Amino acid sequence: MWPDFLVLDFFDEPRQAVRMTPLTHRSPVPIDRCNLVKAIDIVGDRWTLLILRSALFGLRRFDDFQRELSVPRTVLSGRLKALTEAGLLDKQSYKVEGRRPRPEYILTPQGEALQPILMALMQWGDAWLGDGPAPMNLTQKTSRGPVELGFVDETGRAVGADNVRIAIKR
Amino acid sequence: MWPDFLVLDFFDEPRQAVRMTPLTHRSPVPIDRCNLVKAIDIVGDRWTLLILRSALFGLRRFDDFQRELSVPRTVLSGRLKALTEAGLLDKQSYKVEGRRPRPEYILTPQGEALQPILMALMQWGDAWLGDGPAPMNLTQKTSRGPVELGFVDETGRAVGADNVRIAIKR
DNA sequence: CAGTATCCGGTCTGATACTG
DNA sequence: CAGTATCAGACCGGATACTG
Repeated sequence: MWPDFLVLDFFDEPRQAVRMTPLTHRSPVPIDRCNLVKAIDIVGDRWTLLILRSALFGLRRFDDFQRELSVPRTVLSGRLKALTEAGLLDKQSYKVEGRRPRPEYILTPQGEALQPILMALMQWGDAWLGDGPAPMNLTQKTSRGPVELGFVDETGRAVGADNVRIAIKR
Repeated sequence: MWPDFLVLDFFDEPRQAVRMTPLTHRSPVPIDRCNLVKAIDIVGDRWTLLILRSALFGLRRFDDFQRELSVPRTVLSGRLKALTEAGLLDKQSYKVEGRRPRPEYILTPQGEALQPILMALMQWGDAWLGDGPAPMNLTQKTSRGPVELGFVDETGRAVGADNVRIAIKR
């Protein structure tokens, strides 16, 4: 599929009590060509992530973000602008009749595509940071059974992290 | 399963050209009880995420992180300490015979559990930020087919984001 | 409402140097 | 190697005020 590539396993079997990630002195992909690094440059910021969380929960308006997050207005203004320029939010106008139009910030498909990632981070928080039962659970609409984030193959079947391999183009 | 809960859908059907996340003025879970917020407080930082990326790729030593990331040594020192205290890294010693022991920072299970999340963020970057083909692909060890992150139900089958519902304990 | 303007004290950053 | 020390400057948080 990729004619010339380097293969790398994240986790070797069997796993040990001491973690077994093989020691290396540099990452297989240089930082300036890594799209994970570019993603971190956009969303790797506390306020940005909190704003995206609220946006995924349906918040759209400046003062709603400001009230919920207690973020300084100057900071909020800057982050919304950055997220809009990066293409994760779209600044639109809503018009209630009789009043002048107001702006609102709507997630673009690019922004919505972060939803599984933030939900996975929430589940990570539930598992490792939570005290007591998780305040929120993900379920399937149809079956009502629990749902989690995981790796999936082409056929729609779950794949364990131990069975995932990284192929790097050279 | 949860006796008294509020149900909320992320995405309604049918989807429109204009995004359809329903407007709300506050998130269903208050910020001070949300484990996603706690997770963001730990990993929602540029240098922290970059360090975790390198750690997942097998880096363990102070100067390796410093060289790869060009992070100021004071900052690196602080972040490694914070990550260790938060339980994502474990500071251990390695001893090459004849030399004195050196510290290294190894991912704990809690830190390794972030792997799918960072890989998903990489795929998001590949999809929305990348120029040219992705430098790295995730494949299944056995079948060699492509793998991505998604919702999975109890039986190990993929579930579309449209079919996921949030249940909030009250 | 949805911002921009301003100010101020504090932390973070980045650069450089120094030490066991 | 693996840090700590130091320092100037940027950025942040919080408050307050002002505007369309």
